[in-house]
Amino acid sequence: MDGMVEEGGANNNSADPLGSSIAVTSVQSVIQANQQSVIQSAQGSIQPVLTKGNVILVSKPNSVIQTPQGQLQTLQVVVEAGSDESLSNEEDASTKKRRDILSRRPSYRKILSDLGGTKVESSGSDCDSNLDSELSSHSLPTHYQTVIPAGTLQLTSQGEGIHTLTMTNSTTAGGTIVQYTQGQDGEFYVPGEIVVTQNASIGGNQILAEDQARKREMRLLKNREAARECRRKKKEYIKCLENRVAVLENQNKALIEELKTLKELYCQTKVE
DNA sequence: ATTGTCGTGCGTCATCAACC
DNA sequence: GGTTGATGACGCACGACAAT
Repeated sequence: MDGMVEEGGANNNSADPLGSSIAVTSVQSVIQANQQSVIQSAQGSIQPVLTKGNVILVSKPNSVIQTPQGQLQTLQVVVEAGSDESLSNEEDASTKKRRDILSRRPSYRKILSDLGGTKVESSGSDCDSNLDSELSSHSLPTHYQTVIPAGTLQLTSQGEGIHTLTMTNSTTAGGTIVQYTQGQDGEFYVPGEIVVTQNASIGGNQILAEDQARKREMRLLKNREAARECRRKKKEYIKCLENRVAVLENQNKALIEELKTLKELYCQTKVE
């Protein structure tokens, strides 16, 4: 039974190193090649539904792999008989179905929490993002805020905390007044709606455009942050997998050695 | 010193699932 | 149905490194 059940995925698609298109949602064991483990379930031996390359698919959920060291490693398997196209060799699956499978892969946060291993923190210690602490430390309101680069606007102070920005540009002859509170890094956090004083030449379209631009800017900012966090979690996840591989490789070696010794012992006693 | 290659990180877009 | 967070994919920039 050579093969490897990949964590969070057991596909052979090298283009997807994280194993997105798989039926196994949460596999808490890595079976190394050449390891002669006994696979048992609570009801008896697991009946492999399919061995597809180095992928093992079993039909009984919550089956366990029992090693000679008595370690039980839980498999959570969601292969439904006859329902999963991963059981088919045909490549006629539609893009939609492919996406369905791909999207079923749980997030790194969930995978890691399922592993019971490294806890995924929202802001890692190695996070070099100023924006992380920026967003978290400022307790931003739920509505949008606009970050305006400092130095481009004229400002007048109206007392503590509250200031008035006067934006003078070609389209706003009368200027645009923005109320804001100044952040620590010279950035201006504009809460909620921008207070705009306008003359008659400014139509609602411009306000709409500004609002859309503001929303887009905010969306990009959040997505930038999300992408950064996602990459951090991905790296952590891969590191976790590599650690598990190393540990299990050692276990595998030890078991092979033990088996070898026992075989020799058995042969000796048989000769005598 | 210059150039080509490779690995890595980042920003953005598209898409999906979950939520309201 | 709109919003939001998560994530894959893509392109770009940059540094390291070897070859010339």
